[in-house]
Amino acid sequence: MLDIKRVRENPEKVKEALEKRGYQIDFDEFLFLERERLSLLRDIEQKRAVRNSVSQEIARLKKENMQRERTEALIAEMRNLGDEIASIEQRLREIEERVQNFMLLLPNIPHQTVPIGKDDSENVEIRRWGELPKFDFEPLNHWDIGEILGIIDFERAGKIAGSRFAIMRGQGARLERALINFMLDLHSGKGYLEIFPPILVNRASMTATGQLPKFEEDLFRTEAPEFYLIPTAEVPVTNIHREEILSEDDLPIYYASYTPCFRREAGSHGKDVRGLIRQHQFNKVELVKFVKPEDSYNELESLTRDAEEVLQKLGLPYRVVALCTGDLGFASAKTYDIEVWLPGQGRYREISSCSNFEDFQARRANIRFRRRDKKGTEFVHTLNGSGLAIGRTLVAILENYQQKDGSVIVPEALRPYMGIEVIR
RNA sequence: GGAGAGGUGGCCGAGUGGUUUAAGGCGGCGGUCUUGAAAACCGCUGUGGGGGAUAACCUCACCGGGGGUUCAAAUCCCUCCCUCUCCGCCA
Repeated sequence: MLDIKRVRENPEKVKEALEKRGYQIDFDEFLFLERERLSLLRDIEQKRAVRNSVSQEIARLKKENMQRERTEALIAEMRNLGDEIASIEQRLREIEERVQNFMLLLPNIPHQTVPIGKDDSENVEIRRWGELPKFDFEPLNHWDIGEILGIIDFERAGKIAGSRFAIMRGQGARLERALINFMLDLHSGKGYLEIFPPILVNRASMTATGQLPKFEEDLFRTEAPEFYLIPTAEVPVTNIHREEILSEDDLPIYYASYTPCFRREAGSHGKDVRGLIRQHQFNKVELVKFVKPEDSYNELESLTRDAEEVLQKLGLPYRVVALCTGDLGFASAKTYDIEVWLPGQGRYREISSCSNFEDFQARRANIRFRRRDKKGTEFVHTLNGSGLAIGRTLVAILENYQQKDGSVIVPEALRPYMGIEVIR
């Protein structure tokens, strides 16, 4: 959420910033409601102040048991004032709710360094790493490799669950598990505390990180009791510190968390219908940071490097792309996508998304910190990035390390986890 | 699922309708004393909103969440959430 004071005092600047994202937002109604809200607030506070002091007066009179008539008159007066206050409260509640709803639907303001653009075609490549593999045969798609090796079964997964599900079997299942362990070990060795959180969460948690109220249709939900299945570990892990005031000495906080993730993929019919790229259920190791505001852009760079290191250790070529304003996620102020090379598709595909949310999530989640030498509190900055998506990493390994005979070489870094050098 | 107990400020803990707009303690900060430290003593000590010049200061709200009764609610009522104990069931 944006700072409401900032929005009502600089609506033109906010409007302009959000237009770069492609949002056309009408602030007139909001500004009107906000003026009304503040005027009602002043009115009601003044009336409550009167009631407070008169009530004390009544208490005093009753105790002394004097001036009974005057006491009765005051009580009657306060009864009327109470009715007035109640009716103002009613109007105030309605207006506050509308103002709140408006604020919850405003996306974050892009950082100055974010390239201006309308969609993903205008994202800017920052750097490349690794050499693209050369094949003396036509490289296969991972779903063909998976079928040949008998390590991925899409057809039976369709029977037991539906489309966009997969069964990993044998060395496929082993590879999935190896990647999770490899990544967690790597990150926890670099100062990230390992977390295994709930993967069903409540509505408040989803609202705090920005999935709700705007993206309800992307989420799986249970009812009675109502829970949401997490679309990323970002949700439960960021919410660890919801409604907390941290001390400056606690920061920065780094967490690494493996979880399954669940996405409805509504509106992506016909996209990536084959293979592991787009599944309703997938595994991911997520990195989450809570940092001081002045550090957050350096922290975004190091977070991205930490995610890149996974690909480097696996020997998978990739590039880093800065998302342009039009492609930026709802809650993000700046995002780098890491895209891995997939020979089967002959293109780079997103495997990690590293974002700085600044105080956008912290404000929704009410995560603050206190500086040692200053009074009051400030919102922390939150960041997160995949480090990495397990399924897509597995895809990249199958496609980049495939050999003519259909076997797949296990990257050296994974051999301790796999116990073999080649999947055949 | 059944029965019971409870949720108060950074922490502990009192408080069943009106000098409690939260006692007391611990912790923390400042001071006195001291060569220094400790002890002792004195003072201060939350969050958010509104007003005011982003000052002093004034004011409203906040005792798990929400709603209600009342001139007045931490205190009474309703409802939801959570924690703990015992029983049952269970990976």
